[in-house]
Amino acid sequence: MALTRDEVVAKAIELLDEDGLDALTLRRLAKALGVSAPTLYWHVKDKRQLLDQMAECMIALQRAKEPPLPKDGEWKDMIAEMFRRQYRTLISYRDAARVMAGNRPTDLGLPHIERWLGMWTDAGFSPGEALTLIMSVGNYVMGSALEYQAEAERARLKDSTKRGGDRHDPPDPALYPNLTAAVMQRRSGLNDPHDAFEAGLSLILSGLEARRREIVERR
Amino acid sequence: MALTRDEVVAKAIELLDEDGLDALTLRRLAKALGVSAPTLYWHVKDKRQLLDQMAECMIALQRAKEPPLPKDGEWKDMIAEMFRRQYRTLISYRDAARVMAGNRPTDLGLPHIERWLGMWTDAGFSPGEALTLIMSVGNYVMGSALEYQAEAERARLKDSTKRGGDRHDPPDPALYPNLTAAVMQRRSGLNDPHDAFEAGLSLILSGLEARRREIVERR
DNA sequence: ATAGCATCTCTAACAGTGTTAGAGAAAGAG
DNA sequence: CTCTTTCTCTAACACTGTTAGAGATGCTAT
Repeated sequence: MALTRDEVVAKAIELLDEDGLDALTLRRLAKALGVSAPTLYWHVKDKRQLLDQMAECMIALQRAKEPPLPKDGEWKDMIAEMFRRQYRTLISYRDAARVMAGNRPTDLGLPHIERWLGMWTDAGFSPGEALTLIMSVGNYVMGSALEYQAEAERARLKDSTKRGGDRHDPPDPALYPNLTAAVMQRRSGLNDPHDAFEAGLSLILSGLEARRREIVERR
Repeated sequence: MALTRDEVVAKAIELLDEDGLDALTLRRLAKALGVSAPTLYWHVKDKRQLLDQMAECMIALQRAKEPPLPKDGEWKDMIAEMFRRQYRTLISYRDAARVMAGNRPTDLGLPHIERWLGMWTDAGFSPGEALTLIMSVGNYVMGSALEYQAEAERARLKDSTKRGGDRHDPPDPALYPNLTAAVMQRRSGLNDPHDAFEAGLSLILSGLEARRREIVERR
């Protein structure tokens, strides 16, 4: 039975999740499929295109996992949930954020964007401002996901070389009083790695709320 | 006269700015310096280390260009200005954001962070929350810079192949009413590419202001 | 001056990458 | 049973970062 492009993409995602993006090479992928490297070029034009397909597929898989949004929710909750889902998608597989960051914008997400814009206009935002803010906050989500996964990779590296040990040697309290206070304070809390994302998101949501109030009062 | 590491780094930055990160190869850099490729390995341990040095140097260069911050400013203005400077640094050279994103955190920025934390604690934030928010908003800045430069690269590519032409064919107004309205609306304004950054930033600042009010009222 | 030594640069090569050319199997259609 | 489309192969190219190890170069001390 012949190899399918979907199989190639699926195996690529599997390999990505196991060994990371840097280890995802065409020869390795071919070997994992029991096939020779140039064979992949019949199913896929480029490595870039393969990564695009992978991104698309990962988005679809993640979307299938999430329950449908309640249509009658409060606007703030819905928008927050949308951004959280976007974030979860970006970190749903190892190095997925890097894959999707390099992804050029496709026309495939248009229906999704259209629906999303609807939420914003229902909340009172103009389509133009909504689009700007969606992309802008999207940059926040992407940046957070990239940083989270970059940190995960760094941890993996340190973990494989020197077991245990020097995770961020504490700074000199005399030279850096604020910094030491900060890391002490953060170490006492359990410090979920997604705290930073939620902190920034609630900032943004609060700003969004203020902006909306400004809009609805001005008419 | 012998080659210096600083010369290597400087030339690398020059090459980066001219041809982009993907074209910055050790052999090319060596040729630009009139030297052979392995020679670079005497001055620099890795390519990764070279990129780190480049990042550090670009930060220093940009910092030298900016006037010193007024010490008695309003907290909100100062924090906003700091983030804008961070953003400007990230886009001060072609692909600089990508270089600095891959950069592992060095202990060299500690004094800078310490001073910055001072601004936040002066404004009323606790050191722990300040650090979290600095990193979180930092992710926003990085995401915005990455996206801006990625778009610039895409434009460069399209520009070199097909002169003029298809910049984002407008969507079908029947299928996507919100989207069409949005792009129409944004096309009428002059649409500075940094608008999105400023929009998101003002959102964040507004959220920051609300959060601060919450803090100072609770004592 | 000359020997020694650290500094700097070279050529040759390795293992790996994405990618192309073009020769062949496999399999369904007439 | 041939023809043609579909799929896979081997061989190779032009790159990449990186290492080994042989030479220049120039300062320093005898």
